[in-house]
Amino acid sequence: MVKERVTVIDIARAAGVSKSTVSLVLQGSSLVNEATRAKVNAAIRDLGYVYNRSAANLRQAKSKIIGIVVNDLTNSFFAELAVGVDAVVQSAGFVQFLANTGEKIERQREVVASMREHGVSGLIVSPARGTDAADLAPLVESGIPVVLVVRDIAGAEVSSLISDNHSGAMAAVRHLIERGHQRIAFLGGFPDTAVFEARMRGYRDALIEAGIPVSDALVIGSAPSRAGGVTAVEQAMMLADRPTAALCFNDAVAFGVCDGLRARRLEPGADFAVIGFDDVIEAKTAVPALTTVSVDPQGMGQRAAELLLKQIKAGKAEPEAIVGSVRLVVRQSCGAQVERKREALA
Amino acid sequence: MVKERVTVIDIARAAGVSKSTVSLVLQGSSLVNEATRAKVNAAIRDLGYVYNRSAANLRQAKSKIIGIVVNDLTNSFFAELAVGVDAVVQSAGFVQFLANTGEKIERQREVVASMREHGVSGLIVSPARGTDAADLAPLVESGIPVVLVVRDIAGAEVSSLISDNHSGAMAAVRHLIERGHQRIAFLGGFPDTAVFEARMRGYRDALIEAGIPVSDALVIGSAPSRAGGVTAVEQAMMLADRPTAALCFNDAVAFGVCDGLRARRLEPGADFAVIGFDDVIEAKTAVPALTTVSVDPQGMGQRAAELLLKQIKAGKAEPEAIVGSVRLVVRQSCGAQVERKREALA
DNA sequence: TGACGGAATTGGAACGTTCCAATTATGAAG
DNA sequence: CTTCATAATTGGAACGTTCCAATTCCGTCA
Repeated sequence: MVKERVTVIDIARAAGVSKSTVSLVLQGSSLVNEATRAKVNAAIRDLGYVYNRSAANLRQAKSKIIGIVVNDLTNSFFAELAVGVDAVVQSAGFVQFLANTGEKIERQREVVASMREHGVSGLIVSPARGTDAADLAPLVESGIPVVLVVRDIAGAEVSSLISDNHSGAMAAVRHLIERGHQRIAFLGGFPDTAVFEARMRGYRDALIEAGIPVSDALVIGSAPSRAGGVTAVEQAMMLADRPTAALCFNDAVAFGVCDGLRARRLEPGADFAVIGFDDVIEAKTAVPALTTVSVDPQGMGQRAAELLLKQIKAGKAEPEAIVGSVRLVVRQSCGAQVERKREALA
Repeated sequence: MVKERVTVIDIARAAGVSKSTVSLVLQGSSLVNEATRAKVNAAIRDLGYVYNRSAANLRQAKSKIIGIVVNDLTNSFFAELAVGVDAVVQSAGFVQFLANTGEKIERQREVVASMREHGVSGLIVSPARGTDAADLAPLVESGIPVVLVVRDIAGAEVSSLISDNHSGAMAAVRHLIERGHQRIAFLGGFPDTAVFEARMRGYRDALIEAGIPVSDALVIGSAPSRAGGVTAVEQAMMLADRPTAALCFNDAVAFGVCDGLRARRLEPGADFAVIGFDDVIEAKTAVPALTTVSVDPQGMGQRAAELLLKQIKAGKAEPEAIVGSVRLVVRQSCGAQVERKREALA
């Protein structure tokens, strides 16, 4: 059962040419005669040849692998991000090496090291919570192109692609204010992250802009998950002066908030306005459909991949920091009655 | 910026030993003297050496990579499966190569080929819809260990790990019957898949066992997604003789069914009983908490990985077909009032 | 006929590791 | 002071590819 490995030399022998010619065929070179190419390809098929990338990498030192490291694969935001990356990476003839750190710095160190050992030619990283510039230093010094997504890291000399969290949050809160809300909460997320910080500042700035007093009691952190949303809204409803609306840290939290509201017999969208952040794929089909700040995770993955490929091609250009624009998608969960039918037909 | 590559020879020179000794240190051999080992390790740190796995693979022909191929990463069932695999694979010193096929056979062919080229020493595959034994033949003939998960493929000579879909579905439907339901629907899923087939047969067999007539009108396929669940339940509610309960193809569909019910002002759990399949992580925290047949995706990933590692170690044993047991987890969505508090505290 | 030039092909040296067989150092036993 | 076993180290060949420089082939032109 265990076959002898078929090499380029076996192919050469079978096709009656030299190994160099076979190599040329493998690389699709135009230098080789059509008839010869056909003979070689036939031999490749007949013998069941499998290209050995390790050998090739060894010689040419530029693999066709790009790595992507995410901090929480069970969060569908990151799964979609990975799918977006995969789409463009694939069509550029690269293959994707995906690893999940589960927010653990130590694990992140390991997977990044492992990817370097495998010779990835670029890396897309959504850093684990608490990653600092020093953690990334050995990686960036090695000169391999890196693109940070979702979370930027101060002082790291690499390109980054994050979304405009501040203005997205402002837009959402402005919308709630326009609809007459005054007691607006900010629910969910770990307060020690840059993303939380930016979204929360946007929330505050919108309140200040409208002359509404900001209250720390209305900012309630939690795990950035559905379960976290449930506990955050429970806590919010314990307050003496309850909020009537909330901007949530992300969509997962927002779904949890809806769940928590229902558990208290409050109907999200009717009795309490909720807005999410990210626009994951379920946001549109949930009932009520979730009003959310659209970050378009797949699109973000695509852009990150394009940026990385550009850098790989250019052989490391200046780091660029792109902040992707973001837009409020108004659906039902914030109390708007609009567009029900149009969305349903889409 | 672009550094010269540091090799084992540079280390050897710096530490005043031969490259063979460095290699021994790298492999943690007990043959090398403590003092020498320390010197070598110091040199490795100082020079910023990065191990080159391509070169190692070339020589020893057994990589530390295992591949995992899933058909839909945006479905959190598969994301969790991958996380489970990662956990055990990692602690065995392997690294995981994850690819998403998006249910496309052609793409699956490509990623499997690419993984072989990279010399993976084993493969866990959740096959794309419509994969048949012939698609897998070249892979299994190559002698590399393969474990099929979630979906089995008739005639493929490989190990598989699937869940007991038939008895899970029966248990769920029996439960609905015990609660007095007679008009029970089976909602969602693509009818041309083996998993659909098994779950649907379980559904029918439970009805037959109870002497309830089975009606084809009550079996309504759809995409196995949240959106699919919405459309399936809409269709079900158009029937002259409406169902009062449903077993859903999977949890995603079940969530969609809940959404669709609410859109018609029906409360899942109170006005209509719904049961899902899989027990994804959100099932517990959703409101109402989803009654579902627990498949434990992470656990499944772990077992698949253990099975694969065993085969890799053994150098390809007989294929085994494991069907994992499955249990009904009763929560709120099927109308049970039980255990509300206990789950909430957990 | 000989020289020329482009197209096609080729041999051999790399790439960075591992592994084998061989060598040298280190003590202990005679 | 030899002899031996054991521990530690080592040189060189191999792994399967790519790439360079060199070579052969073949038709065309003077």
